[in-house]
Amino acid sequence: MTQTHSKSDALYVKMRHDILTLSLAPDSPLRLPAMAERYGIGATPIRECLHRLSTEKLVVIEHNRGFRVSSISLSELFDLEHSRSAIEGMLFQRAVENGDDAWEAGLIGAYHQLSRTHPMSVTGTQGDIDLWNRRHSAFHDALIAAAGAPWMQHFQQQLKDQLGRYQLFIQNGLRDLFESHPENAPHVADIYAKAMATDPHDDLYQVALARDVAAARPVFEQHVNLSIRAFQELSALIPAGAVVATTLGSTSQEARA
Amino acid sequence: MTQTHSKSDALYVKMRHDILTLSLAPDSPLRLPAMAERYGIGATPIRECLHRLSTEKLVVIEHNRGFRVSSISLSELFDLEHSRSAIEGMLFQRAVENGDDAWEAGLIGAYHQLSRTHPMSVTGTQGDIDLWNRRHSAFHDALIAAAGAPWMQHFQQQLKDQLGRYQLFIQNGLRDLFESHPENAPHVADIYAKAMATDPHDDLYQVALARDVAAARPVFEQHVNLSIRAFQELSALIPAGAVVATTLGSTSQEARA
DNA sequence: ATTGAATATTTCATCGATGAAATGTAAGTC
DNA sequence: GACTTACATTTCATCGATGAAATATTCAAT
Repeated sequence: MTQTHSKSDALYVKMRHDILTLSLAPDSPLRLPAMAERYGIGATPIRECLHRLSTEKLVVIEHNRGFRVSSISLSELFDLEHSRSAIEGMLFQRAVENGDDAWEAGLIGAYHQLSRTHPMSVTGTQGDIDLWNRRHSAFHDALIAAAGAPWMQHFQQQLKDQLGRYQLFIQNGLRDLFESHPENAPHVADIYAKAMATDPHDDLYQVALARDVAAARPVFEQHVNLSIRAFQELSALIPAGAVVATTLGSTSQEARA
Repeated sequence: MTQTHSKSDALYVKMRHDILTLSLAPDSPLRLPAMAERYGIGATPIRECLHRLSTEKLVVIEHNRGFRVSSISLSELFDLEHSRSAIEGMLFQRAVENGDDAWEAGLIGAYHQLSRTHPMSVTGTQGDIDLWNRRHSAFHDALIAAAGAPWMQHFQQQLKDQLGRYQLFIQNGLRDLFESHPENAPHVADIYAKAMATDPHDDLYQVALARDVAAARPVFEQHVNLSIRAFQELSALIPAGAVVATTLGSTSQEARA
């Protein structure tokens, strides 16, 4: 009973989660015996699961050489952000157009929770960061909940998941950097915090409740541009482009080490 | 040598093609023994392949009840068209912005081929229809070839493939209808032909070569709206909504018969 | 000591087999 | 004759085994 998921479905969810939370690091090889061991199941279901994830671009297959977690790159980060800007912006506009009372209610609740959460800071505890990530994600979900358009929602979900992986990766990278080079901390933290502050979300919230259809898309795109610009600053202003370059550029080498 | 594809990859391509060309009909069950027989391979690779296709929404999995080809519906058709309008429109705009000489050259070639192809008519021979479908597809690919944005291109490709299946299905349905109810033929053919004529593609072509960035998106969306309106007319004007309803609505029943 | 060839080991891709779940069929009861 | 129950068949999900490909290791020769 209550067992609508197969064991194989549970595996899929778990493994996907492990990739998105970096428990399985980018670019790391996924050997069948090791995976079978890790998840306590045979190699056949593991294989099927990996094939599923490969069509989501979370895993790559090399013939006769097995599977590995998809690597990450700065260029893909920007591509993902730009795509999200376009797709989520369009969904936001449609939600503002079509949203009903239930949508408004959900949005008000999500906003309330986000605004009462300590503004995101990379110097916070892991628990604080996770909480903020969750509520931030919930707020964005609430924004577009009334948009309909199942296929666009599907794409948006994929982008959001992919970007979540990058965001975690960057948060971890920054935290590591603070330990090794504390002198950069204030400036970097400032850039990051500015993009993640409450104010920009405030703008979205106002547009949504005012039902300002015309403003929806531009304001949303402006919101995403804030993140994009923050990443650009991080990769440009830091000595030798250390932060993002180290964090993102040299993944392949590091993973092998 | 020359064998960069695994046997499993070839299987994936073949099976995907069979679904998109309706050789495997919507909603029809995909039994492992039958599939293994059909493709001359064991059940294990078949399974892996079906899992891949399931994350593309071309196949659905029911636990302990196997796999089947995804069904089609009128509402999904409209959802796909609207999504395509948004995504491909945005890519078109970016291509007009960024396109270089090679892009222009490819576009000119594709347009030339399309314009010399007999305008699409459901009453044509199968060869004519296939040729037009191919060139039409190539023209649209050429339009957005210079847009960059890999993730958006990826999504666009998925939408295009899904819509190709619907288009084939509708073409087949209309042809069947002509045989059973010839009196509807002229009107229906007219609606369909209008949406698929050369003129609307002419507009896109002009905008592209004139590098009219501002016009790109609206003109493209207008272009897709033509198709959408054609389908709406077909489903509304025909007695008892026969065409599209018969064609799309009752798939499940037919497939079982 | 480094290179290169031969060998051993690992890991993959595919297969066939097995138990479990679901479906279809036949018999027996009211 | 319709409905339930028991049985047989089909089909799935998972496993372990096998041959092939790739990687790692050994050892000899320069």
